[in-house]
Amino acid sequence: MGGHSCCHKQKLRKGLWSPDEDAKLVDHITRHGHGCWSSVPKLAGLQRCGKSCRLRWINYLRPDLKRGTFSQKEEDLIVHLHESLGNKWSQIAAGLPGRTDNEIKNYWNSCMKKKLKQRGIDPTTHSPLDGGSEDKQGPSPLLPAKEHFAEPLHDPLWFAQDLAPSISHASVNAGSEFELQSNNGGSLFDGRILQWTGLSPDKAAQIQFNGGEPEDLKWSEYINGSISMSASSTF
DNA sequence: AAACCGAACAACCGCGTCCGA
DNA sequence: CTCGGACGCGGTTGTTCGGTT
Repeated sequence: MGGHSCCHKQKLRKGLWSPDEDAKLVDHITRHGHGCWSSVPKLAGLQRCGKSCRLRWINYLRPDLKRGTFSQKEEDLIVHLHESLGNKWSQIAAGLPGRTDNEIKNYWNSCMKKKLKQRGIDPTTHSPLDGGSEDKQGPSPLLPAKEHFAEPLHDPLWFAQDLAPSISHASVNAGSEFELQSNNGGSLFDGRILQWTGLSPDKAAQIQFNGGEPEDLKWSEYINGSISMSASSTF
């Protein structure tokens, strides 16, 4: 009730945006940029408050938005980022170019929470639900047990496993910095360097991925816990 | 064909933070 | 140091749409 504090002075429109309003906002911003949001509605000829204009632009009208349904890779990334960041939607969105925090938040609340519950995972804590009776599939059998890791929330190989089909190679240098390269040549996680500690020295080289499988380190060994390591990142 | 219901999406609201006067 | 405006974030509500009865 009451609306935004910035809307008190005038009768301003609320609710869904019309195509005409969208066109005015896009035209103004593409010509002049948004500058000070509070002055945008007046300059663009809109009966809206600046806050509403900002939201509409960021979540819907920006030209770099991807839109459309989330891919499996994006879903996996959201799950892992949510596990480590919690409900920091803007930070999660920063890891998914073309997606907005609002879009991810909505998708999480309306869809992904349910999916995780069906897989027997608590969407808040990311730990197995009590009893685990509703779906015998449970968490993916491929996922390594959490207790194998000193810092499971940031484990790069755990990320890598879900994303494996899209990974061309991972590199680990002498300082245990870990980076994943995707098949399209880009660096996953916006080029952020991940720390991978506890890896035996002879593995501290470059791991080539072939069809989603690392060639010199078998996932099975890793998953079974015969290779022990801990990992953390510099997010 | 109409009513109902749930999922998905769009937008609003309140609050915290930042920054300049 | 304090105050107020602008901005950004996360939670919540409202609306639309498609499927089912």
